[in-house]
Amino acid sequence: MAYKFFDIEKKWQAYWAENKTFKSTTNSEKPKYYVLDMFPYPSGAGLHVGHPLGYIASDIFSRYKRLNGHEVLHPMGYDSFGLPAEQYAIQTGQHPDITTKENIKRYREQLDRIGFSFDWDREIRTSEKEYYGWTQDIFIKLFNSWYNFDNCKAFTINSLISIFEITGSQSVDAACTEPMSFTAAEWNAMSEDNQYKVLLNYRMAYLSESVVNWCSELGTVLANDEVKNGVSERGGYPVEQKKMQQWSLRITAYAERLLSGLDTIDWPDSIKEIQRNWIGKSQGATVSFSINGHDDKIEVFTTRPDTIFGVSFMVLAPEHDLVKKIMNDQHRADVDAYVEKTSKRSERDRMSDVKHISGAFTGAYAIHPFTGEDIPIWIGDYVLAHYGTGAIMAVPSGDQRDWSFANHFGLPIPNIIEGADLSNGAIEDKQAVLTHSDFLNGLKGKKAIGLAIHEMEKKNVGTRKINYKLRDAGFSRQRYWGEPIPVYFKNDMPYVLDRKDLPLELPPVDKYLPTKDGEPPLARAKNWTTKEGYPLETNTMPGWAGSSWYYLRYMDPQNNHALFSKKAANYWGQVDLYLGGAEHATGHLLYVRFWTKFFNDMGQIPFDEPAKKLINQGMIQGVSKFVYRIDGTNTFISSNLIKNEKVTEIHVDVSFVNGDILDTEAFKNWRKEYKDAEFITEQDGTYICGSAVEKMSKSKYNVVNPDELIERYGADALRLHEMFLGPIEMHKPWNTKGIDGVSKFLRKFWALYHDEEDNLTVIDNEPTKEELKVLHKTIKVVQDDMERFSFNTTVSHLMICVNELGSLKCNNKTVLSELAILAACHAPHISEELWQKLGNLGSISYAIFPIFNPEVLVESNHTYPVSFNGKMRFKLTLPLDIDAKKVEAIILTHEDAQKWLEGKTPKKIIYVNKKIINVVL
RNA sequence: GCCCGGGUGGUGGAAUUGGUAGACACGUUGGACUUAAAAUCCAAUGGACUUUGGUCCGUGCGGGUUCAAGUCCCGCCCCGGGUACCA
Repeated sequence: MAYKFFDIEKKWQAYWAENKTFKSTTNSEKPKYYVLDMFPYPSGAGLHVGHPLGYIASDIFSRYKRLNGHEVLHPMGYDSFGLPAEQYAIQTGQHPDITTKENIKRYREQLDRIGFSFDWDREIRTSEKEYYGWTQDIFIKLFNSWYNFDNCKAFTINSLISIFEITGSQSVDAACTEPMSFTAAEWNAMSEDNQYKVLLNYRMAYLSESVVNWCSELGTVLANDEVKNGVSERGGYPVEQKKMQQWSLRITAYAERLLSGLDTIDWPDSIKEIQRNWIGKSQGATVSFSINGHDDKIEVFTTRPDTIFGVSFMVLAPEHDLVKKIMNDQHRADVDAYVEKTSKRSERDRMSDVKHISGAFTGAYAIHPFTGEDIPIWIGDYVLAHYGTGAIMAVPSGDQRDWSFANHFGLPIPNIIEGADLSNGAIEDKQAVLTHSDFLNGLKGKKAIGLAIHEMEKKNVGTRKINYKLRDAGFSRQRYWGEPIPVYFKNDMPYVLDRKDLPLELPPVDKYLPTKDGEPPLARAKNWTTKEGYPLETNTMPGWAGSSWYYLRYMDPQNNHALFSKKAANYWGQVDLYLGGAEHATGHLLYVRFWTKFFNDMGQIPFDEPAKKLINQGMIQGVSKFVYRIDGTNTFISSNLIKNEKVTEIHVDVSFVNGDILDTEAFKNWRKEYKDAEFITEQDGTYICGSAVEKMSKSKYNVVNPDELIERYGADALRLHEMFLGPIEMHKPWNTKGIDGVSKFLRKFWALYHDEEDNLTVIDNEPTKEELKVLHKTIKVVQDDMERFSFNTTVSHLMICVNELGSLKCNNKTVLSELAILAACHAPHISEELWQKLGNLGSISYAIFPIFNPEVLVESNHTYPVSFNGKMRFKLTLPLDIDAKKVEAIILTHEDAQKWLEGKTPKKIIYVNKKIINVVL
């Protein structure tokens, strides 16, 4: 008996490649299904067992959909622009394109060994000019469009020009950087240059002097989602705030649609929640306060306009523009010192020191819009410059931070909440009844807020307003290995290139570092200008540019005339199933939604969400192993024996460890310094290692390589095992030991079709009832498992089926053919081989998923438990052709009752609830 | 702090709508085959009692609803993730 996985897998992988078994076409009569994986960044380290987890799951589902008669689009490619290749280029001078291609080659080899059903004719690479030329084209489209809030849609910039020519800026609510106001006459009187300048304020891609996260170690700016805990996500380098001229994309215009769109898609709750928080919608009002003795007004945003009568002071952010204007000489020294102090503190310091209250009085007073009272204006670093208007009205009775500030500086805490005790803090409850609040007395909640805004609008001191935390997306990176931004400068003003000049190719440079003047690497390129001699933009696009539309390019990857054809977009439509990691929640998964909505506005695609369903596959963690060296010696002590010794914990390569027992010889040969290592072992002479679950990484020596497992157990075993580890969404530590179980299953599966001499034993006889029962039970559960993406239980159900058919000594061709199809999604190679051996021609991928026939099961009975008064139990059997869910009632005959109820007569017998029958005595 | 998840044997995990908790697998123990090992096969495997027929207790803790709760409700504890002065 021999199941030769090596030969079988090699044979079928070659067959699939040669016959292009998984090629998908747009000219199909079949219903379409689009299964997408987040494409990988091809890193130098290659794949470890964690990477293919999601690919295996998506492959299983793609195969399932094909067997169910769908035309399946299941592509793969590479997100090949990125930092590591550039860092490597800086160190070695090697062009990133070369290393990237090498890495891709290695990735492909590793992927091919697992037996995926990708349509490789559709492969894309974001760093190839055939692809990034179109990414640049999208940038031009963004530059040439604006967002109209009146109908919540983006339009081309020409339509805005027409509006300005006819009615000026007043009649239109356009998304912009700075609010502007001009009439049609004023617009028409402007010089062309001035008109161009004005338009820059409205474009979806715009240049602005903005505060950015600057990471000097990496030499580039970072997006908010690339900064974690005040340091860079990659490398963990410090990040500071810096003002720079930067390209940004006006994602804020889409804030509301990005939020409401979440209700229309089947994505994990956690991702939706993270995106909701990130967008950070809050409803309230802006209120403007006049300043005593100044013309300027202070605008504030508040979610609690109903607490307006509780305002006892104002607080401006230290960076607020008005601070310098309004402070009086008496307080100048204090204020300057405070502003100076806070500007020096890094974002990180400010974050780690939230409890410490600080601030300074400006000496100026605002005027309360209703009472006319003077309100002192303070500055404080708990008010953030970049949120809302950078100023607040402080209501110490209704906001804990305001309360603390008032308490600290001895400011008044007027009570506007009925029956409140404010001695320990504020009452942050919208449902609390208001008092000492003029027209709001006795009101609470929505009513109070509504009336407050109404009165403000009547007095022209405030208006309803919705605020978002979401900020525009920075789009400039001072890097080499990214898409050049297709822009040149004429008279210091940015112009986009003509489409016919795309792609704007990455130029060669002598070094991949910034110039001495701090210019990005592209500034090193010779003749980095247009033909006319205008200088080209030296920034490149961020990593997320290429990945924000790749799913569309897969639909029509070789198109030379457009991003993709309309026909392809109409046929393939949304991604039906998208698989990838949850770490992209606020990055890629937000940007790809943003661009999708933009394409929809431009009329290029008939949908405005990229993916109907998203599954986040969990991370496979590594199990690290440790040895313990007694300090100052070369002696290692077994982990159980450590008592008072001072030891150093050292990661040891997991391949030297079997269970917890160290192979001491292998360890000695690992490195020179361990050659003469001595061991303090257990009584039986073994050395026991410590262990911990950590992220899988080279530096922790806990990486398990899929290639080695495939060599030992085969690709089908690896696939089954990765699925069998647990639910796809869950994080789980890798455990190689369990692979024996699925390996055993594959041998049993093979043995079901063969005798001991490996002769095929299958015959075309009439299947027995028992055999059909086992088969159709399995069809049902496997189908249910697949539909709810429960790929781990599918493995169990296949195992049960093989065991049961084995004990029935089943050798029926029909039954075993259908079983091969059931197993073909998880273990495609062995299933193909068996399918072919049964005399079927061609690939199993063209077979049809078996159809469940409940009739087969009718003769058997379902058994249901019956309980009396929740105590006694017996089993009642119903024929399977009766759908137990539809049973309304079961009337027991007197004899039945007598028999089951040990002679007692029941008072009430009928109590039927779904499938379980209860009898009350 | 706030917002999401989650807590089931020695281990990974099943239990789809409230309906026989622990499927399936790993591990462990015992047995068969073998000169031996590996492989394979068989049996046992939540706990405690036990007259061997069963009985009782068991899904983080404490209550509740129900004939019936891992599943629903209330109050806690712990773990994971997100977020952090967002007005």
